[in-house]
Amino acid sequence: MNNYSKQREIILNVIKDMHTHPTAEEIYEKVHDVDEKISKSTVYRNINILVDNGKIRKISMPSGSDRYDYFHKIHNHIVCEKCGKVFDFNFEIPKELREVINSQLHNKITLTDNIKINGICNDCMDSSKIK
Amino acid sequence: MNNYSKQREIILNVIKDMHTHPTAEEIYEKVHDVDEKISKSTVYRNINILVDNGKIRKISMPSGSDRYDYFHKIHNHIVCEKCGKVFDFNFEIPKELREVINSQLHNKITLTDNIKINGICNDCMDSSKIK
DNA sequence: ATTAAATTAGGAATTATTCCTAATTTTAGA
DNA sequence: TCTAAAATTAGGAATAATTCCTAATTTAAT
Repeated sequence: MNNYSKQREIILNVIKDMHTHPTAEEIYEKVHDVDEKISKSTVYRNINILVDNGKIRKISMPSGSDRYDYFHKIHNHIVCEKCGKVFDFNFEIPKELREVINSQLHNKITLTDNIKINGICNDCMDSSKIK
Repeated sequence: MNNYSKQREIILNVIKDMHTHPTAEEIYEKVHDVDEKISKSTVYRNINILVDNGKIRKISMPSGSDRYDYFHKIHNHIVCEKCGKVFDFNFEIPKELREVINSQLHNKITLTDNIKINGICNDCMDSSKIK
């Protein structure tokens, strides 16, 4: 199979169990709890492999470390532009939007059902009002 | 007004004239052509200020440096997950999607009309077939 | 079993970005 | 216009996240 090292299996399972959109560092900490021999470079390397294999998704952040997410089911992310908090939402790109995009881009790209929408969360909205 | 330093004005104009989704480094290089006295820290600092002011947008990249874009008109981005190429497309979040999101998130976040959709561009798709 | 390929730990190196400081520029008010 | 306060700058040091390097080990394939 694809995950033939003990380390990779542990790393994948840790990510599978975390529902908090963890950073690589946070994943490393959990992995370390399971097996303290696993090095940080192994965690980073395997995270990248798992992203390439489509087992997990990377959420690029406007600032700070990127976050990762096990692909439990189709869902997408909304990220607060100010604090980076990540929210899940369920939405599949509808045919019409897919067609709009394909015609605008002359079919130059194949969508991967991975959408990130930005916003400003209520907490950040409130604190900017105070200023 | 908001842009009261000569440097910030030059930086904004440089970004305005670039239609290539440049990195901070690429912006710095152009700025340096205009005025070689402007330092890299000034470019980075002002890029962040311009993003905060909503004059330009940051496009968080899956790998490599983030990219920036002058906000000429409402548009959004599709990013190739493999090579990072950025494509523009014109699309405003339709009411229905906005409502779906708001109800799912219990109005916890205000959308900022800034969407990133991932995909795999034809070049990367072709080269992965060869493998 | 044997060999080749893949993976690992650990730490060094890299890269992008932010931070620091003293000097300069800009702004706002009298 | 003059002056004081606030904002900004250049330049380089510091930071933080991630990737790279290497020899040793593990896994896979025959």
